[in-house]
Amino acid sequence: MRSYGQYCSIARALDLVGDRWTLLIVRELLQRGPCRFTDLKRGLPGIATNLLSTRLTELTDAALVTSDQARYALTDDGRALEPVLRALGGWGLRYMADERPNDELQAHWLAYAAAWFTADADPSAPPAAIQVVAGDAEIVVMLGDGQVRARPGRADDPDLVIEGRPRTVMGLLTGVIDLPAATRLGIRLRGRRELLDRLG
Amino acid sequence: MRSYGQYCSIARALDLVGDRWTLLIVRELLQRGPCRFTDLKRGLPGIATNLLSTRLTELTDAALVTSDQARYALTDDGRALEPVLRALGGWGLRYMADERPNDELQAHWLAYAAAWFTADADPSAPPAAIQVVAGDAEIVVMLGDGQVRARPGRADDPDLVIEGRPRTVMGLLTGVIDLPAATRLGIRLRGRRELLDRLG
DNA sequence: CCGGATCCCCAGGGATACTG
DNA sequence: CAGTATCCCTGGGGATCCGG
Repeated sequence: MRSYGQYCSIARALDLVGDRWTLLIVRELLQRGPCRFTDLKRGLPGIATNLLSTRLTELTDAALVTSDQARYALTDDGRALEPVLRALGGWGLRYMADERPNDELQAHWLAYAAAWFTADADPSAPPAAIQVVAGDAEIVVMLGDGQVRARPGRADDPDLVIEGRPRTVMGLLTGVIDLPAATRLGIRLRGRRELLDRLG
Repeated sequence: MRSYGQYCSIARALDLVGDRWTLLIVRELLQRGPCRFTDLKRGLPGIATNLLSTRLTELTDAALVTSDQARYALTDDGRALEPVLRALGGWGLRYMADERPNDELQAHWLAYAAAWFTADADPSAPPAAIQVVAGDAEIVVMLGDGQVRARPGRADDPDLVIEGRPRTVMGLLTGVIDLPAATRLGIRLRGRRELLDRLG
């Protein structure tokens, strides 16, 4: 990328990660951990292979990514971008209620959203598991020790099951939509609904 | 900008503000408050006038900016990007020690850096003023009430004067460089040096 | 001088085919 | 699987022009 030529830390950050696709590649590496070219490509629907290749060498040259036998991983400087992605994703939540039927949804995106943008409002309460189903995307949200963890997949015996359309589920989880509204939008709950209040 | 087509709040955020120059325009509007086309252009050296014009209409269409009689201002959604710029600028600080002689420096960039990336470590101490001089850029940093404020310009009777090259001054202010190193790099101090410790 | 609009040119991005 | 190579096209950079 062409430098902005400004002695400003925002401009310098954008010199490094302001190119198209770059921050999304960092997102994938943050969520998945070290992974291969093809894994990245699958997690970035729409990217051209030459672009992914170019970006990875740029990120490697900038010392934000290392590659070892075709496995790419973030360096400490690269991992330090997490607060940036959190801030950006937190800001973007307000637009997740829009309908865009053609948008792709991958389960691990839903997982990081649940983990990053919710909190356990009752840290002393016993652990609990919530099964979330939004179309093809299924994740398990685990509450406990004041932490919210999430992973793609199914739980054996969840305390609560939330099922509905992606935007409704996302809105309910992140608090953008309240329960009555979510119900009107067709969400289905089975189990201990009070766990929703615990997701502060 | 072409949409990433992903149901992910980071991707949706980048759909809106991921284009070249867009976040820097938001930076200018955040720091300066409402201003005119020409003010923005001066604060964004290197931008083409047609691009600035295009970006402003895009931002207006996205309801992040309003324009009223040729004065542009952020909306609430636009102002909500401040944490994103803080995170990005905070991350970028680590690259500010690089020499890039051709980079432009404007005083208000130094001012927001001082205000955003430092803190008053001794909130109960009486107010104090630091005059910072880095090349042509002169700012006043004001400590008091646990806040750090900064503005371009000169102070009448500063408690401390810091003078040096931009990267040295920036590094010292933000704590990336310590005082002995800054001294070796030619920084000049006059007045109450202990105020530097107060900039936690 | 301010606030753009227009034009031309080139670099960067997108889609696909191909190779070790 | 892990990329390169190629072609095409859009979007950005830079200069100039124009109405108020």
